[in-house]
Amino acid sequence: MAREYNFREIEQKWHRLWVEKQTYKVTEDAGRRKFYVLNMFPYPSGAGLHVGHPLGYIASDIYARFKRQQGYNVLNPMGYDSYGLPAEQYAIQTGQHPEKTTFQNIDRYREQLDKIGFSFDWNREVRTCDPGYYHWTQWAFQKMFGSYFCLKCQQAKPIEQLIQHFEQQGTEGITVAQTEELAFTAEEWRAWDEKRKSDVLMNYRLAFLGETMVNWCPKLGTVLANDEVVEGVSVRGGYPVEQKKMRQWCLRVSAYAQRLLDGLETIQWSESIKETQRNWIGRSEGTEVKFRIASSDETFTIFTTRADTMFGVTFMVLAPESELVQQVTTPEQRQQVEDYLRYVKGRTERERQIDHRVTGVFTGAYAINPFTGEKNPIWVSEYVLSGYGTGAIMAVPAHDSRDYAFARHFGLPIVPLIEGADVSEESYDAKEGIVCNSPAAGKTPYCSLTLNGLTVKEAIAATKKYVEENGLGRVKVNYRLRDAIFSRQRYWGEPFPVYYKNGIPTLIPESCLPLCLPHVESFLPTETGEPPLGNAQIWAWDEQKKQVVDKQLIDEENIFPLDLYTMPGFAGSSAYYLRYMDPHNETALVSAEADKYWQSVDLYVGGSEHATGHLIYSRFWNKFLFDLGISCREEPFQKLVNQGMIQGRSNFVYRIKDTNTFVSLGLKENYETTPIHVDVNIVKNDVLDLESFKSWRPEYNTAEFILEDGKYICGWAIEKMSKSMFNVVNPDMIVERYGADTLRLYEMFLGPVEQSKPWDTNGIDGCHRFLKKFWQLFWDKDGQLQLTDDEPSAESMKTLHRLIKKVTADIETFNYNTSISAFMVATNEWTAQHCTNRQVLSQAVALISPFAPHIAEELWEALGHDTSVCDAEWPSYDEKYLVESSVRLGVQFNGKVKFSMDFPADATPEQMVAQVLAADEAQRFLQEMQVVKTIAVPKRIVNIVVRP
RNA sequence: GCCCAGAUGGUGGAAUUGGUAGACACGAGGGACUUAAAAUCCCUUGACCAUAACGGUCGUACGGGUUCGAGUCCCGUUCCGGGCACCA
Repeated sequence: MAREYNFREIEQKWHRLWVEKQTYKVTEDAGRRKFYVLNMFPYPSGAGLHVGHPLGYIASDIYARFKRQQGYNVLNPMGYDSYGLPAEQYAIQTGQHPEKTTFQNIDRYREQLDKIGFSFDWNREVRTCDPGYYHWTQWAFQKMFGSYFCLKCQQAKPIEQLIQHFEQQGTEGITVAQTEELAFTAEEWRAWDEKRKSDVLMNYRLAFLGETMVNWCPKLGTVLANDEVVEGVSVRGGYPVEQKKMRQWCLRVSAYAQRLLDGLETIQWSESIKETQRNWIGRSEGTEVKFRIASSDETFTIFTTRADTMFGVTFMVLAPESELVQQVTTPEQRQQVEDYLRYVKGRTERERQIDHRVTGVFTGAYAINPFTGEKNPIWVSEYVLSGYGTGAIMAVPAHDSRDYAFARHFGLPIVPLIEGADVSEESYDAKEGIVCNSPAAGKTPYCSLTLNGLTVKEAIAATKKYVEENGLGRVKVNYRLRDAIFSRQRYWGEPFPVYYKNGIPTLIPESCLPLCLPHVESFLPTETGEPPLGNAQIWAWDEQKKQVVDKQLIDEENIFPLDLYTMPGFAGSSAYYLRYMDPHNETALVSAEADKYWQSVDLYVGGSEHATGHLIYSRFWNKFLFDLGISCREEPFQKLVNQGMIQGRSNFVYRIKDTNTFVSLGLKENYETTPIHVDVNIVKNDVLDLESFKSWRPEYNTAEFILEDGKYICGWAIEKMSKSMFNVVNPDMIVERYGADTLRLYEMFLGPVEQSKPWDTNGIDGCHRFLKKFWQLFWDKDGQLQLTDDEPSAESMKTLHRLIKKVTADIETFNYNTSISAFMVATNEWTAQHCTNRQVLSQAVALISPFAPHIAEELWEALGHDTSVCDAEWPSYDEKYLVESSVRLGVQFNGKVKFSMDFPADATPEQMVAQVLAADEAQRFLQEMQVVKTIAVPKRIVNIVVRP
């Protein structure tokens, strides 16, 4: 009896042995080089895994196993991002408590993951909802609360240092990240009470309470961060989001804008994702210029990147939310302005984004252009945003399309400043050309500057210099990156380790962390924003006893209310890679030793949808911990690979209108039909299984079919993989039918890891067949190992070394699909060569081990090894097996291949050309031709250019 | 509007980075084995023309260019995907 490839038996056996032998347990080992591979950990959603989810895990597992075989000490951990909206929404939808659903879902995920044969070290598993884990999320928050950011040294510092500065000098001489620019003296500071001081410090802390406009989502009952809102609706659920002013915890991410930008130059991420982050950070170099309000001593500041256009300003515009609006509006215009502000307030964020209508109102006030002395009317318009720059602009309609539209609409003057710019139809926005129309030097008493004849770039530089030298303003860099709103009016998240002592937010002592999430029966969010934690009875802080107590005691001495908000999903996922280094440490997030050994993630694999969320927050968080001296590397993820999405391939049947008859794809044009999604699992190669279809749903019991060639052919389309399209393929089902090794191989064979591609189960047979063929290399007809120890044949060695070279190079570049093709070719060659050589086939097993670990273990054991194949040394190749004794070259005349010739492998181009020209076939061509030129490319081609 | 990435058979995708386009796999067609099915194996499979056999022409979204030679490099166009977007 031939020995069959019994994948079920093999895979079960090795899953058991890997657990028993702790094969994938990792410990720090100073004697070995480390390598840290990480996947973005999953949200354990209720739907379980479909075949798209493990794609990245398989890719990184292959890399991890490869590195391990190369002798690295590889950290390849896994865990669960189990706090936050997705987990909670699932709980709400199923009407169960998130505590319950989260753990159920985690178990289900684990069960599915275990079937695929990953080399995860589960001893290091982390869960963000575990108090032992969120201890350190809360701890980091407290550290941020206790820090400010020094802009001069570009570093976070303890807030005590800033307080000391205030005590001595007030705000004099500080250059720090802050919400708004405050100015006070040491005397003023010292005179303030604790509450006032606390409020002022919020202007500087890296984690602070801020009264800001937030994205409020009534349906989700919580505020959302900017990256959680797209086009005015929530990313989760697609519910409307409105702007609301609320007092919220925020993280001063913007302080790190420049470092976040600079760091991108030091890491190996795809250009597109770096570009996305650059856009999101939105650095913009410009100038702030002060304008005086006419007949007043008040001034206000605008921000512009086009300082060269100072002479083209014809009006000013304020954002409707700007406090200046109230200050400058004249009594005559007040009514109109009030009406306008009411109109703006009534517009939702979504309306504002979609509908860019030109609206605005004159305030009645004028601003004096410091360069010309001209009086420019001050308008209010919704096209100026309050949250960017200073919330006020100078309008240069000739060179800004938005100002142009506004000027046209309200009949304001347009003054062009660039030679040859025609602004009769549209503005000239390009930052190029020669500046004109600025007054000659000394022409106005206001300004000695002339820009005429300069390029735009030169003019900007000259104006900046002038502004600074004359105290008219300053050079300023603005960033679009906003501070992150850090609180959620939700239940399922980390509580803030903060209580309110006489209204002053106060940290609970570090030694009392973690502050555990209390159980509440009613965890549902409310549309009004009442936090569910308000339902917790035992939720007050006893300062004396240092513990959580019943909130009814709040009026007593030393007992204060605790914060009722929870942290957002990204809190727990921002530093989890550090925790994996030292997951059981109870005294620190990560010990200095563990951090020093593992450093940072060498290879991070995950979806590009986190570009402006997790991947920004994590970098911010790590930079902060770096400033604290906790993390030894400034960037957390050195190389990032973004796996593509696996799309679904849906199938359709075509029902003839008003009947229960279905017509095959090729004949559907003859009828009026409705396409209906049909479960892809009852379709094979687009042929419908009629019996399964009838029993799929009761209404199809009596279905009738119009077939072509006796078959029902379904239509198909590539769509998102989702339950509603019946195109979800479950990995468990594939593992059951073909085995985990086949699944792993096929997921990689589908195409490049970084590319999105549709899943089509039909192709999987090819990979399964390959594994069977590979298996059969080892066994004879009687099921005995058929290996020989003789000298391997030259051709089998050539096959082997070509394979080693190809696979080694491919793994490094994540081209797993071509590696697998190479395996298929090599296996066919060995079969044809009747290769049974132990030396050759042992190395083949070592090579295939990262891709198909179960079959590799089984064969490795059969070969007589008593160690796991995952510690088998990665084979190296020797070029000597790859050299060809002769080279067959195509010979071209005028670029067309005419014949081919064999040359010795070491022939020089000159020798080849000489030999070709001497050949009979060449002679025939050349009789009536003249050789113009000959080109020989070694090992490729000889080309001879001729003419009659 | 700006920025990034891409377009190759019926399908997923290869192509040594400027050197015989279509590797490998699926699907399809034909054949072998079998009572039959499954499994396995062999042949054909970019398009068109042609043949007993050979052979030829076209072909990597489209139009130009550089080159002895272009899927690959340059310029322009179209289409698809992604990011940013009244950001001054």
